[in-house]
Amino acid sequence: MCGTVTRADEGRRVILAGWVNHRRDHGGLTFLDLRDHTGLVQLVFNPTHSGEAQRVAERARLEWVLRVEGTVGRRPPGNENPNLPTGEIEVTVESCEVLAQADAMPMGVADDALAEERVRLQYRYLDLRRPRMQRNLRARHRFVKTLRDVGDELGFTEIETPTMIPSTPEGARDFIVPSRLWPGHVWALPQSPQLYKQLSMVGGVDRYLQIARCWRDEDLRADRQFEFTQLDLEMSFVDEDEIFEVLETMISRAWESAFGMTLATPWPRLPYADAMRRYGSDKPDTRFGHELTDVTAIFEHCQFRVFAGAIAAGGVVEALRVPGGGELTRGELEGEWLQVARTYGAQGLAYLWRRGGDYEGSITKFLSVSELAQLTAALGVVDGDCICFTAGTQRVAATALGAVRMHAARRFGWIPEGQFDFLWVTEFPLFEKDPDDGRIKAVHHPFTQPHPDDWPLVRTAPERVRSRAYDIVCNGVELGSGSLRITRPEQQAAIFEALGLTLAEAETKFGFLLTAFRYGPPPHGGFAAGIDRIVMLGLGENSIREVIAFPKTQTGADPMTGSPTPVAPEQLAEVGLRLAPKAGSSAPGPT
RNA sequence: GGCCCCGUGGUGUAGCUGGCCUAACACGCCACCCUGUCAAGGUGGAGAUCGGCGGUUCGAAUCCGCUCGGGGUCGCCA
Repeated sequence: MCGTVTRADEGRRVILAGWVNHRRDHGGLTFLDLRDHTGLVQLVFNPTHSGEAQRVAERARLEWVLRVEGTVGRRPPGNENPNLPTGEIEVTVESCEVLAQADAMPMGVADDALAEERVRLQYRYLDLRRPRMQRNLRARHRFVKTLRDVGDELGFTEIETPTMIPSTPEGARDFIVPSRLWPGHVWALPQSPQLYKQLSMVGGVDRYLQIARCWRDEDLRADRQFEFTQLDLEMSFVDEDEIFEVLETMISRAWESAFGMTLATPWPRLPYADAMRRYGSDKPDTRFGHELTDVTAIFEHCQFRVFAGAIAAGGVVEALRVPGGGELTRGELEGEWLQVARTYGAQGLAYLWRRGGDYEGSITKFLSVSELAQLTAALGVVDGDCICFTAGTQRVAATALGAVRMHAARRFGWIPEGQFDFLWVTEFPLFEKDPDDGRIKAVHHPFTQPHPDDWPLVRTAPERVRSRAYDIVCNGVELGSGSLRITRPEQQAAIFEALGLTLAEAETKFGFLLTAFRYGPPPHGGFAAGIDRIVMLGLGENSIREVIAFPKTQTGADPMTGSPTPVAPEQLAEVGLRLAPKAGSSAPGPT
C-alpha cells in the first residue's frame, strides 16, 4: 500500500495502485504522489528508465487512478522529505497503467482544501477521499467493532429488531411507511428498538445488544440527523451498578481501540438535581468549575425589583462569578451575553463589575452594602470579576445562567482541550409538566421505574418523583440514556394513572408489551448510547456529519442524490396515498 | 415557527463606508518550457456580472426588501 512502503522495502519490486495526489513535472523527470487510504508515496518517472511510463505520467492529472510497477529505492541524499512518513524512499516506476481518468475536480481532496459543506455533501465520494474522513470512517469502524467484541465477551447476544414497526404518537415524530397490503395503514421506522428489546428480555435473551439504526423526523442539528446509530443494550436481573459497569467497560475499551486514549473508570455519578443546581444543565460540562451559586437568600428582601419579584413569585436568583470579567464591556454584556440568556428563556441578565475594591454597574444602586458584602463572601468575589445574575423559576434561571457559563467558558478559555469528562447523570425526574397543556408527561418513557423512596409521591406530587433513569454525559454532550424498567402490573398501572392514561388507552398503545408482562417478565433495565456523537467527540469533530459517511443537510436533504424527490401518482396510488398540495402552490386564500 | 451568520470563475478568498471593478489573488484547468521536486518553477491562456428576483440611485458585487441555498441555535428531539 502507498503509505506503508518503508526503507525495509528497499530494492523490492512493488505494484501500487491509487490516486494521483500531486504532480511535479520537470519536463522529463516527473514526480507523482500516489495516494490510497494508508498514505502517500512518491513515484519517480525517469525517461531514461522507462520513457513509456514517463509519457503516461506527463498526461496524468489530479485524482487519476493509476497502477504502477516499480522498484523501491532510497532517495538521493539531501532529497528526503521529513514531512512524509515515506519521505526517505521513493518508487522508480517501470510501467504505469491508467485505470481511470478524472475530470477537473469540483473540490480539493486535501485536508487543508476544505470546501463549503454544501459542495462537500454534493460530492461526498470525493470528500470521503480526504485523509481526515478516511480516519473518521475507520475510527468509527474500530469503535463499533470493539463494542461488538466486548459485548460478546460480556455475554451479550446481538438481536436484529424490525425496522417496520407500529407508529406511536409518543415522543419524536415518526417516519411513516405506507402499507400496500393494508391500504390506509402505515408502519413507522423505529425511533429506537425500545419495546422490542424489552420483549427480548421476556423472551429469555438475558443480555441483548444491537448496533441499531434509529429514525426521528425532527429538525436537524450539528449533533442530530434523521437517522442515527445507537448502541442499544438491555439486561435482565440487574441494577444500576451492573449496567453502569458494562457501559463503562464497553465504551472505554472501544474508545481506546478507536481513538488510542484511555478513559478512567468508573465514571462519577451526579444526581440530576445537583447538575441543574451547580451547572444549570442536565448535561453539564464538568471539565471546568465556575459553578452557579444560588443567591436567593441574600436578595430576598432587596430593593431590586427584578430579583425581589422573582423570589416573591417562588423563583430564585442565580449568580455566576466570571473571573477577569471586569474587562467585559457593557456592550458585550447587554449584547451577546444577554442574547444567550434570553435564548434560554431568561427575561434579562443582570451584572456587576468588581473594580477598585468596589462594585460598579447599573444595579449596584439597588443593592445594600450588606447584600453586596454577603455576595462577596458567598462567591469569593475579587477585583477584576464580573458577576452575572439571572432571576426567575429555578429551571429557567439556572438553565439560562448555565448557558451563560458555557459562553463565558469559551470567551475566557476555561475549557481544557483534550480532556474527556464522562459522568453519569442520575435520578432524572420521572415526570414533567407540559407547559402547553399542563399535563403530566413521562420524561424518559412510561416504563421507567420511579426511585424506590418516591413511590408515595407518584400520587401526591408527581413532579417531585425521581426516576431510575440515567444519562451518560461527556464534555457537555448527552451521549445516551437508559433506565430500569417497570415490570410489575400494579406499578405500571399507578404510573399510567399519574400520566392520565386509562387502562384502556394504555392497552391500545402498549397492549402487546403489557400482555407480554403477564407471562413472567424478568426485571430488567438497559441503555442506548449515541454512537455518532461518541465518535464525533472522540475524534474532536464538531458535527456528527463528519463521522457519518452520507449525511443529510440541516434542511433534511441530500445534495448528492438530489433527494427527497417528488413521487409519481401511480406509485402513490399503489400504496393508497394521496399527497396534500404543497402549501405554497395552493390557490391563494382570502387575505 | 423564531433568532443569528454566510452565498463573488471549478475550489478557497479579497473587494462590500456605492463610481478608479471593463471584478483581484491563490489553487485547479489548458498550452508551451524545464531531469530531483515534494505548497517545484517559468511564460502565456480560458473561465465568474458577483445565488435569484425586485427596489433605491445618474451609477450597485457593494445600500434596502423579498426569495432560494448552506451553517449555527431556540422551540422540537417520550
